[in-house]
Amino acid sequence: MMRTEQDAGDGLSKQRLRAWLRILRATRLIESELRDKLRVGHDSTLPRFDVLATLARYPDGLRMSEVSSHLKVSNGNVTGIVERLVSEGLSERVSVEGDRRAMRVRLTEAGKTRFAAMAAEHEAWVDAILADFDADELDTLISLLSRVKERAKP
Amino acid sequence: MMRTEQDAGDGLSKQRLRAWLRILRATRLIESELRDKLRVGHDSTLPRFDVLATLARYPDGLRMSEVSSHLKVSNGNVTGIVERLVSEGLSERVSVEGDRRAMRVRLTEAGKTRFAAMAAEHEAWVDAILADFDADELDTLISLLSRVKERAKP
DNA sequence: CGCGTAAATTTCAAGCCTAAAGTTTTAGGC
DNA sequence: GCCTAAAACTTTAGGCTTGAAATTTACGCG
Repeated sequence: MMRTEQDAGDGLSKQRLRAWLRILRATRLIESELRDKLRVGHDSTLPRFDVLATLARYPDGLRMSEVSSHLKVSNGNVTGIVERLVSEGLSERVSVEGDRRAMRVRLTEAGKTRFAAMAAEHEAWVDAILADFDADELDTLISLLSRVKERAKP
Repeated sequence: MMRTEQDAGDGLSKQRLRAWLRILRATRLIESELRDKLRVGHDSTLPRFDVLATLARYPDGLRMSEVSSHLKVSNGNVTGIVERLVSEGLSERVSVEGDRRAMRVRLTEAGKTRFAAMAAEHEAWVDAILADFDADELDTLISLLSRVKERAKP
């Protein structure tokens, strides 16, 4: 019986590669659209939005390191983004009682207001981009992608 | 009858948002691992690898603008990356006969050799990261994600 | 107490990335 | 043959991102 590409031992490996490239492409497309809309509609950026969204979920604020671990980005990165948010008046740093190394970041009132406006539109944009996916398909997608886990470093 | 979150009109919208966040998280995880391995094992980066991979598929080379449209990144971006690849001796620019505006980029022999080594490992890394997905699941993932399309700008 | 180590963050250098503006060359219309 | 518009790139300014080094503070242990 003939051995097709599909059932060949490394056909699966190639297919995993294709899957990864698809994931990557979907991300690029969606990010690019969201970035455009944030820039045009709110004079803002995706990284700033991501940080605002994280802070919005924690009214008491978060430590710098908590923000970076939530977003899976580096520490130094968050420093810069928060700096810009502070200079825009959207977030503020407060020192942590009892640990003078740490900083807690939280939204200002202006930040909450601004984020609320952005978030509503953001949800609508994503809704439109993924409009032709129904609930079942979304479930499938979510449960499959949830199985992509962080791997321990050797 | 009670209206649950799932069938509520905006439950679907929230679910699309969750799906997008999952896609994003999966991408970040995979990119982060691949970046690490490329840096440690080949002293290179993901963007460079992406460009090399694109060039590798076209023995005669590609125009700058073709590279950027393949990778869905901006024109100016490619200029910089190719510049570094050229300075590393992995790619070269040749002028296009009959159009003095255009440039064709292609791999050098060193570039081909270097890429071949990277590509084999890269495929193995991705294979390992997505190891617990079988062919059916990968098919599902690929076909779902393929439906995320570029949307016309207003 | 004093010392070494770990933790929280910032700083730094290098690279990636985009949008917008600028350069050079080509192509089409009159 | 010009003139204008478009095309192919590059340049630039600003921001994002990382990994590594530096700083400051906390903590455990002898």
